[in-house]
Amino acid sequence: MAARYIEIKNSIKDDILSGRYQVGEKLPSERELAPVYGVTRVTIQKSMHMLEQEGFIERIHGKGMFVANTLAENVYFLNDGPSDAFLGFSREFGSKANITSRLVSQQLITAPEHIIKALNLTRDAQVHAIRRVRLIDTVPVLVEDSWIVQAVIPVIPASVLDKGSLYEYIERLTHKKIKFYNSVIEASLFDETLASLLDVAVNSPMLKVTGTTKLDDGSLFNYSCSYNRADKFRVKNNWVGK
Amino acid sequence: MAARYIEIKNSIKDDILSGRYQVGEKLPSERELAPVYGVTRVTIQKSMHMLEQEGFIERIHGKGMFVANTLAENVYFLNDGPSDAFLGFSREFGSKANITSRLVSQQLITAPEHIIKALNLTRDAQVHAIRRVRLIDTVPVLVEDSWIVQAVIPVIPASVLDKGSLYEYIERLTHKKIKFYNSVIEASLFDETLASLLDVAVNSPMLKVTGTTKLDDGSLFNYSCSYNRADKFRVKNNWVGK
DNA sequence: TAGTGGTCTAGACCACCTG
DNA sequence: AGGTGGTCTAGACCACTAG
Repeated sequence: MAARYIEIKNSIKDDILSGRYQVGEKLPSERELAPVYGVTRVTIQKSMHMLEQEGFIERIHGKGMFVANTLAENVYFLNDGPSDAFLGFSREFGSKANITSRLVSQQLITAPEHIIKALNLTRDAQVHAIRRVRLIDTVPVLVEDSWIVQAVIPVIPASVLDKGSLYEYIERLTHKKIKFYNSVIEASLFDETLASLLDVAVNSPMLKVTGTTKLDDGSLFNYSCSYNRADKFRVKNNWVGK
Repeated sequence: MAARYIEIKNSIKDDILSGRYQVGEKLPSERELAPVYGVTRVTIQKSMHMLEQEGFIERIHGKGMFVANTLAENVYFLNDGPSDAFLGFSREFGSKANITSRLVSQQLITAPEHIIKALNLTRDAQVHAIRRVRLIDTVPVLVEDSWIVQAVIPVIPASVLDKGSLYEYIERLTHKKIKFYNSVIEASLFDETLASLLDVAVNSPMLKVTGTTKLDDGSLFNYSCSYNRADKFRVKNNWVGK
């Protein structure tokens, strides 16, 4: 049972995506929307601020709220999609494109130095080291490396890695929500290994996203690094001034 | 006069940056902080949610709020810094490094097709086309192209472009706040022209940020594109799950 | 002046975590 | 059980925009 303001946000987002509100159209005011949904203005405001941050509407003080003109191109936005956060590839794009995975390698290893540091592990901690290729409509678009702490997730079936969502598996297994994807975005180039996995030229541009994931009890359990084809992926920003 | 929750956010951020709160330390609870600042819990919550999104603290339901371990490296974060938004280079980094600018070119031209489209201009609109190189401690790190609508900003003194902050000039001139920097991040490669301006190798990796800027009355007035050395810049993300 | 979003209060109940 | 953050109410005043 999601919070009311999430439900309202999604309801209005659907109204926008389905065209019931046209681009540029003025939305009803907060004071009009509140009684429609049976909540107070503060709750409506929380919904609308989220919609603004997600880029669907624009709020202008003294004028009102307006449907933003959302750009539609032939690229994918890493932080777009139906969910409320950036929590993994399958979950983001599963609904709008035909996503498949190919498991490249899976090993249980002693955590390497940079993983120990990133996840605050002890020196002999064991981690699942996983490399997968993700494809959209049979076209390989990114490589994702994951290092998952074995103490938290004992086993990971290959079937999950080969087509399912790793994050959904983990949430089902632990009965906890995945909470953080505190990540860093940078640009780099594809080396020989990665380029061959994606069938692109060596030294072609890459959008690299690294980050850690926690369960909602605060336990760090995953460090991941995704190597995305720069011609396929962008990141949308909605840093709102003020 | 900033809003109270902004003041409180900055006050606590200062406490973190100055080390009065140690990394990992538990912060006072919302119910403790509220009377300290003479506000209600809702106001404290707004401050703390901002601090969370900016990556300074972590909130854990039922446990408390904790100072996040902020990574310090030899790179700059495009969305780091003291301000509340990503509103231009000078403003972000001016306080922590020696920033200079070099004006490469400035012309008043008829808006090219992609600018007309991005800014919803009429076909014969005039724009200032500006290219600047930015340097940190005399090292060139990025090229920024700006297209600014002449109807909104009639003249732009070369002195502003050569060392001042263009955005501050515009806010002073218009007596309005700059409101949106709705941007898109992608990876690309430096071509000959840009590489020579930054003294890097052709085809070295680039973090490209494009976006538009509005005044707070909603008027689009600027399209900009910055070409950032990938070895110098990252973008921090704080997509918080839930 | 009327309507809009922006901020804030005082209080309530819920969900979660720890002892 | 007691403390924490998460959500929500009902109402107020302010700042901004428009006719």
